[in-house]
Amino acid sequence: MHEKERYRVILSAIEDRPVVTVADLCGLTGVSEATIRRDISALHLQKKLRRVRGGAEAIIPPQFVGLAGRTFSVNETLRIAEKQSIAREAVNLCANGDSIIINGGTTTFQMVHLLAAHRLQIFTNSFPIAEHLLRHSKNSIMVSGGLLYREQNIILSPFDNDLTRNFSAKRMFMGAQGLGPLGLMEADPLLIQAEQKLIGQADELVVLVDSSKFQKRSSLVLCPLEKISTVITDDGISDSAAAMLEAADVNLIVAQTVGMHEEEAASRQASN
Amino acid sequence: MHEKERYRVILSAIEDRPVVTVADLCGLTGVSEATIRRDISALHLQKKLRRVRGGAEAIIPPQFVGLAGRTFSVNETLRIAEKQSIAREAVNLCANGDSIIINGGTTTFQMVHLLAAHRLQIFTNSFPIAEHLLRHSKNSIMVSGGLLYREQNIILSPFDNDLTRNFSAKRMFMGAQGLGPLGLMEADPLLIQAEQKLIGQADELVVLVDSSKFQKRSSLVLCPLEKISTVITDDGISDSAAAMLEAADVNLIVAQTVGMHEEEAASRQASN
DNA sequence: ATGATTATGATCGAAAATGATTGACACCTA
DNA sequence: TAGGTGTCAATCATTTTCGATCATAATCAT
Repeated sequence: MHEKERYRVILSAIEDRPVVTVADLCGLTGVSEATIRRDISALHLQKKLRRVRGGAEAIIPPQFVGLAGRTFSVNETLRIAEKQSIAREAVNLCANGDSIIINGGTTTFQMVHLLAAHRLQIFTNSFPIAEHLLRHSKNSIMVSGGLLYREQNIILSPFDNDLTRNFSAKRMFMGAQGLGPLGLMEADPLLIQAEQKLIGQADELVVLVDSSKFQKRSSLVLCPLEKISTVITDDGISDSAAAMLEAADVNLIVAQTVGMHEEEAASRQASN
Repeated sequence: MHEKERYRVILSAIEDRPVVTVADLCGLTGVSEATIRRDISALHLQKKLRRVRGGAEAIIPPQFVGLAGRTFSVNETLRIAEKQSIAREAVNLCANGDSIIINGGTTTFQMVHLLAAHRLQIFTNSFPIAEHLLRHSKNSIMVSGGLLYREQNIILSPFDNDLTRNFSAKRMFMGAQGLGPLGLMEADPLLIQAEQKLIGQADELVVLVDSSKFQKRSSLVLCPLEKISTVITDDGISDSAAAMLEAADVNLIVAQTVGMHEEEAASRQASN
């Protein structure tokens, strides 16, 4: 077996198991232990895997710890004050007994703390949101079925016959990567798929985006502005962005960022 | 078992109870106490857990005991040694790459620690099982959609068109309230509904019951003995119960609860 | 075709991991 | 307090794994 072939085999084997032993790879490739060790060393230098005593293990960028998980924790601290203010306005739209849909995302995740005191019927495709609400609230929680994606922290069904179609809600809350004249924009195709399934199951679509999202573009358009009934953002929104929303007949709620000092606001403004 | 696998198993185990003893981890991993102590020391230095006298505890005790803890903890400490032995035999049936279904329950929940070192496709209707595996393993996790029932800790769909029908597995693992000549018995109608949906989606039905379950009766019969391909129980099983299973042509696996080191090492060797 | 370079396999000593043993120490109970 | 139990750290023997070296086979360039 050729060198490059072995590399493929090794990298493939590592995807199947948490760790592979040198002996395993010998049996798999039919070469000697010395060669396998050399291969592992080479792949280790290429950062394709991590070398451990006895074999090799797959590279896993950071150890995901905690509730929100890996991709969450990096984003979660970004613009947290704005997100909380926005989430507060969103929760204020809800009355006890309402049925709502909460799409997974770091902004919508901020809603869970405020929802602890409510009693709603909540449908979500976000595992962390469901988990948190199940523990810390008395809301009735429904989740969509499907595969749990660790990266995006959402549940996604590869089929079309999931429960999403059986749930009808008054409002759906969702975040986005960007918001521009073309509409709501998202970067991850998986998120697009998850969100498009949910849109249409609610009477109103409420979009939660901090004001920096109006400057951001993304490659994929999720839905046009006309589909959006309400946008909640923070008071850093520009006049032109507000005008754009008004032109599309979108209801706009501006959340006041409380307890934020001027310097912070200035620096945040400058960093965009 | 490899070093990294043990780390996974240990970190997985400390999530359930406030403290895990060295002896527990020995039984779980099949290695000596000295090695477990060394592992705990290493993980302690990595701040992955806190070392305490007699074993180890999670570094974040406060709210995380919530979900798996509350409703489970009353049952979970009951016959824990037997359940762990049974769960070990169950996991030994799984080879990397298999598709399996795990029905919610306290006995099946014990499988999660050992599954931390595996890489399977796992479908479950149990929220705690899904949560735990998502955190502590690299298995591919699918959940059924539906309402989250706090009492039983399961996800249950009121509709018939959920994803359950789209998943096909090699084996389904489930616990039960009782097991008698009439078949598998359960007390909770909600659990019955959840379990009946899953039965039939797997080639083999594997039932995990500790030996006390053969004396217990319950009001509702879930399925006849003929549907069961394998029963795993502990060595407290009576001859009459064993004869009953044999008469129904059910494969019986008896997990040894004492002196399990040699057999375990042998079976692990054989499974590779 | 020939020599050079590289890859592979085998061997052997070094290093590391593991398991068992021992004595010390803390904790509990009578 | 004395004795028993369980836990821990240190130590040593054994097994496993690693790295270095060398010989052979394969590949390449000229």
